[in-house]
Amino acid sequence: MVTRAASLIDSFHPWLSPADADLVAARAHAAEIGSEASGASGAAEAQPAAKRPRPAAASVLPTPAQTRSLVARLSGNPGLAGEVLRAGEAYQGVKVATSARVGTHVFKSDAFDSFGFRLALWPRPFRGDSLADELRTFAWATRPWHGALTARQRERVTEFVTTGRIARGDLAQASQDATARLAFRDVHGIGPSRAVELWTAGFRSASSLLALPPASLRSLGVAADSARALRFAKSAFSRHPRALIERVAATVREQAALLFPGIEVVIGGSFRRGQSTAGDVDILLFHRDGPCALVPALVARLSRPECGLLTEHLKLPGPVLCMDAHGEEREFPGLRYAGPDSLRSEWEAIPDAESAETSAGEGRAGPSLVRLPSDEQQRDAEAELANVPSRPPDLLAMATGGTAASPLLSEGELCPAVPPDSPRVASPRETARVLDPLKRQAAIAALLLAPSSGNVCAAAAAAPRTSSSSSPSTRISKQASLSRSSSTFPARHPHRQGSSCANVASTDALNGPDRSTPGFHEPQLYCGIARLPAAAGAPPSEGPSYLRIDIKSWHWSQRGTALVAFTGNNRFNRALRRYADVLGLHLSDRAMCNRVLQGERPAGDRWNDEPRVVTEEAHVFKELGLEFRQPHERLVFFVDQMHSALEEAAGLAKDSRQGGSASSNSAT
DNA sequence: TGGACGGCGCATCGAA
DNA sequence: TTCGATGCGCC
DNA sequence: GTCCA
Repeated sequence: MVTRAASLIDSFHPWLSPADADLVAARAHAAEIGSEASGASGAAEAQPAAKRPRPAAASVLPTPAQTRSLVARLSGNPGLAGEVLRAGEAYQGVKVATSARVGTHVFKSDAFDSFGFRLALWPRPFRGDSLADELRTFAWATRPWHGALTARQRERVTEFVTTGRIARGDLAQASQDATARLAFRDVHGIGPSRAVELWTAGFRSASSLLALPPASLRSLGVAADSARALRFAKSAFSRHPRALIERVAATVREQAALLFPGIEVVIGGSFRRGQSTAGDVDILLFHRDGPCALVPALVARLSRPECGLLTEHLKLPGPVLCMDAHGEEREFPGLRYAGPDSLRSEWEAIPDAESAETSAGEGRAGPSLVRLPSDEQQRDAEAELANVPSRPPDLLAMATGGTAASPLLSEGELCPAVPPDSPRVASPRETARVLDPLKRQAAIAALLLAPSSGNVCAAAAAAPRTSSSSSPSTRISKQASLSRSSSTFPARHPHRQGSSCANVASTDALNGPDRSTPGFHEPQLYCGIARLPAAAGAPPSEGPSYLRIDIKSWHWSQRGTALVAFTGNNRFNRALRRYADVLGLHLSDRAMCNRVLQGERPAGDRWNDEPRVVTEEAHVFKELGLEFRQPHERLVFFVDQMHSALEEAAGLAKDSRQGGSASSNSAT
């Protein structure tokens, strides 16, 4: 069983110098056996920042280069990190039953996971004699938006340092729910809930389900896709070396190029981040001319006997709503299974897939092809991007009530005055973060200035108040955003010409039943199993490899956001989205746009704003005012541009504390 | 004390 | 048959 | 579980 700690360690491999490799191997071993003994001393000398004088906590925030260096040297506390990560993993499967509801400890699990991840990336060992100091440094560097650990986190670190264990984690690990989860975790589609059901029914492993007939599996609640995945639980749901991933991708690339000349095929996920192994193959498809339904046709082709790459389908892309050459909306093909209860890989493309394949294969722009954005629109987008100053937004100024420097979020555009009694439905979070510029600044201050709430109050108070905070006087102007339509996704507007074909959103997935509302391009997602014959010259004992494979396509105008989202890692994405949220933006794999409050948008519309054309990853970073990070730099979730602001903010906070109340340092 | 904690799509199931 | 809730998946 | 309003 590959533990979370081991896979984390694997993640760092590409950056290790030979000298560090041994250190990491030793730590990996230490992490596996839950011992911290072998790692601690090495980290202290190997870690460059440790040698720097550290006059104030904030000044140890690493530069990007240092961050990479820190990451490469892994954790100074591998045992602790492993323990916390295991606890998080275990809690994933633990049911919680309160009087109000039954569910799993998702947030608890997430809290452990997030904490463990930060620990795993922190090079300095925690030791009893300087624990408080180390924890403060750790908190400032890895949780810059708050700057302090929670009391529980401090407790757990202390517990581990003194006892070598975290009792809470052990408890969760030992629970039956967690054990059940562990037993079935390699089966696609069996999560915490079904794992517990199966365990209760007496099953103890995935292989014990293999012999069951389909009907029995169904009655046990094992979904059809899980049943199909069962056979591959061992081989497909483990990690694979890059070379194997590349072989699979080569086949996909070859077939995709035959089918859609000019197509761009990117291997995403951990592969793209440079890891030495990957859990699955992530294929991202983009076409400058924007074919609507790349995935079904490609999957169809890859599944043919003569290609034989795809042997099993787990999740299929549904039909997409498109406009054809005559401007008529129609469903464009997805895939569906054939044979009602078949557990075999019988399937068929919904008929249109064949015609699409044919027309595309002939090199003609068939009805499935769109040309969005137009060259002109693309140029506009590029031009607008070029006009955006590359200077990051002055977060400190924003935090302390100065000018908001975010190039796309000027106050006049975002927050025109509006009668305070205008009807509106907004969550408290939306109200606090987005509605009122002053509140927004306070929210940013809360992210930046941490360690005590007093600082946040001080920063918020520093901004001139013009209205009661309970009746926000401003809102996002939809009109203002519409006026920038040259840079926004064009499908929403009927001004596109002639033969263009818009792949519009499944708006019922987005927000409501009206699928005809033009909106966003609907990405297509496919999950399946790829079979790769043993390499030529391999010993006959070596059978074929089975790998999990995902194939996804987006509209060209979504290329940037899609690349960022499916390069990851997970925590980096969440940090980025959180950051975008604070700036009043919405970020996902399919769109980046201004957030609009519920009451300000038509019923059923989730965002009600024009997503920007984001064809390059750099656009995402630039529009957020962040420095571009290469894929391999996206493991950690420091937001670099926050660092200088943080250092200054820490200075300010320190000053204000010295002048004001003697607030205790919450990081200790 | 109540809401948020990432954002999205597909499969399944049961209620309407 | 449709629709919402739930479970699970992806990064 | 934790944070915030």
